[in-house]
Amino acid sequence: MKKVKRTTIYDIAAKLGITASSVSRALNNSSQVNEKTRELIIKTADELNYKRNTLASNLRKGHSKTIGVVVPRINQNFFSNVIAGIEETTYQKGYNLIICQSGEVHDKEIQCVNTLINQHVDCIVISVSADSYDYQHLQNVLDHGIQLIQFDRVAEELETLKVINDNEQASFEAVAHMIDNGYKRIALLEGPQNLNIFRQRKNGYLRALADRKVPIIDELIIENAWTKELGANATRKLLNLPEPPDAIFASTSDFSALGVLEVANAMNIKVPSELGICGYSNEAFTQITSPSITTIDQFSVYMGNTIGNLFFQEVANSDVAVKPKIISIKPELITRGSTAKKS
Amino acid sequence: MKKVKRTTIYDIAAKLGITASSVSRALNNSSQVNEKTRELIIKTADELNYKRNTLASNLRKGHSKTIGVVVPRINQNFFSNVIAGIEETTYQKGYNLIICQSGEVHDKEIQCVNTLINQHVDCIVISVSADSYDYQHLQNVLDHGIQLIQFDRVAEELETLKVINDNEQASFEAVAHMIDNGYKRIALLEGPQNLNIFRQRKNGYLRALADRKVPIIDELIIENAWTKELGANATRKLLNLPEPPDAIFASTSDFSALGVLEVANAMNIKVPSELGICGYSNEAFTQITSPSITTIDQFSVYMGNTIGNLFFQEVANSDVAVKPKIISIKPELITRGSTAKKS
DNA sequence: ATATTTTACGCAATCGATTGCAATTTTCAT
DNA sequence: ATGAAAATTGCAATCGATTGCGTAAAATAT
Repeated sequence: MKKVKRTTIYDIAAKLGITASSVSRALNNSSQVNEKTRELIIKTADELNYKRNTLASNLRKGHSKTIGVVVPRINQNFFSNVIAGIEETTYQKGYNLIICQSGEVHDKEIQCVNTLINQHVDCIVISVSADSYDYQHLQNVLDHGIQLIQFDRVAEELETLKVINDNEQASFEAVAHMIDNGYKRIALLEGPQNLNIFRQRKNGYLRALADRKVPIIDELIIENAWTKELGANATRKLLNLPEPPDAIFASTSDFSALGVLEVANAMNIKVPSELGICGYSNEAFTQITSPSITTIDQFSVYMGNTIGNLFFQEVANSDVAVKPKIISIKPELITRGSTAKKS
Repeated sequence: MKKVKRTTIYDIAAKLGITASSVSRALNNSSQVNEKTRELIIKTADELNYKRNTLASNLRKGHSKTIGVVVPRINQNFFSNVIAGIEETTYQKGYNLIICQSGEVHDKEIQCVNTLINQHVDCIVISVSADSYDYQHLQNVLDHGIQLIQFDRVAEELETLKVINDNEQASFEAVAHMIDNGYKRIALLEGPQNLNIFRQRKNGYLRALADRKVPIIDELIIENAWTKELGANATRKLLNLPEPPDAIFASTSDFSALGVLEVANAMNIKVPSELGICGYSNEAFTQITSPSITTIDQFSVYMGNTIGNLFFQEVANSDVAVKPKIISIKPELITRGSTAKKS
């Protein structure tokens, strides 16, 4: 691109025969500049199509008015909703978002975080990748005096600001609901247990069974059935058991639940009468399958808003050291056709 | 957050009794530094947990290694995919993405663009909002010497880099396919005609009718049936016509097509035998409805990659003025159950 | 050993905006 | 009209990294 010399406050100052100081003050609504000269300055700034150089301004001011966001995948429904929510609340306060995706890879996540530190972002918002094993890089963020807000998938041992869903309770309610609807052998498709969210969902499942005095059967708990394909595989395995389950809680995702449904259909097993299904996330498609799929809504956009607000709240009293705080959002069980054993 | 004095190249220089110049050069792999001192510098930089201040660096260098992206909604499938695609290809070259959403509002779009200009981004990637009526703000981007890449929804009159889908051809193929499958009265749900993409889709529809010698019937063309609800409304109206259509091409989106399907089901009209349906975008849910919905895949992630590559290609020969260039990606018709009138 | 290149490093200006302090001008009270 | 207070504006340093130019030191040639 051809190089264009952009107009600076010096250009404006020169044209008016004053100093850059005044121009800067005028443009920043400082009270120590005469109203007439301010108007003049603003007018010429406009004429010259002046645009403030945020880089220079931020360098001088020592912050960037920028928030870095690191998620496994931008184009995953939950995350894109959270990001949209963050953008909503931060944009109106003049903050910008720099987005990176870790692709679920630990090393890339570290790279992303370092890039953001270099960029002097004021805050890093992160949901850790599935294969993250240590959190040195997050500690490093804190050491650089940068706000750190973890959400959804969090490193629990790290004392930071966190915005999470109450996965345990949501799972409890989902499983309790299935039991109350008459299902007796409920299988669990679980996700990678190094992620807190999947541990919590499993705990909710176990607690519901215990609470309703339903025995825990190990062979009904399938590890790592994360995607639609893995969910389908797990389902085939489960339904071919001597004593197959009469319900499956796909705690990993709705995609997994969809895999379950498709296998059930293929095997000609009636849903919900012979097999109950519950997913997780309230993806758009869950309400248009037949039967529609019971699932759990995470209020993802709202979660994003919450993250944004939390940031501003903490920035406000920024002189004191931030004390770790956890905001837990209660997800909602959406009961639909797939778990309606008894009407 | 407590203020942390971050280590600078001066700190490193001071500790080693040399100048910042050498530190800078060492850290930038300049050949004019002794190999031993370079190692020493890198070692101490590491010890002091030094992170380059990108703001300062960029200010000096006159660019930001940052690309701004403006889309109507981040959490809309198509856009989040494109963004993911852009991130994929730009991240590995050390570029960061600043994301803004216009929310389909012209004024917000202008604000976003201005913010990005202030940020000194090296490029702005944009898909204009539905209610954009003039493009002064985009011209302004060019005037500031910033690369501008429009994608999908573009202002045609502006001569910039563009990455688009061949909507006309895709629509042509979709409608031709329906005609060839035996549908005779094909309705069109069209989107806001100020957006090029919807104009093109309409043109494809018209061309297919002409090509197959099917008469154009005005009352079968419904304006602004963009969402699921609007699609449903339009469908009710269409199906209550004295001579109702036997197929509906929801050129606006798959959501609209879903609205069509639901109304048809509610009115007990058989799809595809009594009514054919075709959507647009290949949303995930289209393959799990019953019947599954014929639609058009836009290769959105690939589109993002293309945008990224285009940027680098143009940055490479950056001294010459960029000449406008249009890259057109051919979408693919995905034929499914909803248009299978004749087997 | 001396002259000539190379190599390595320092000096100081620069990118553009901000801001504490000083200097000047204006305003106002007496 | 005069001194003091208040309002404006200017000066110059600063944020942290980069880089052209100059010089000292080391390497090589004669």
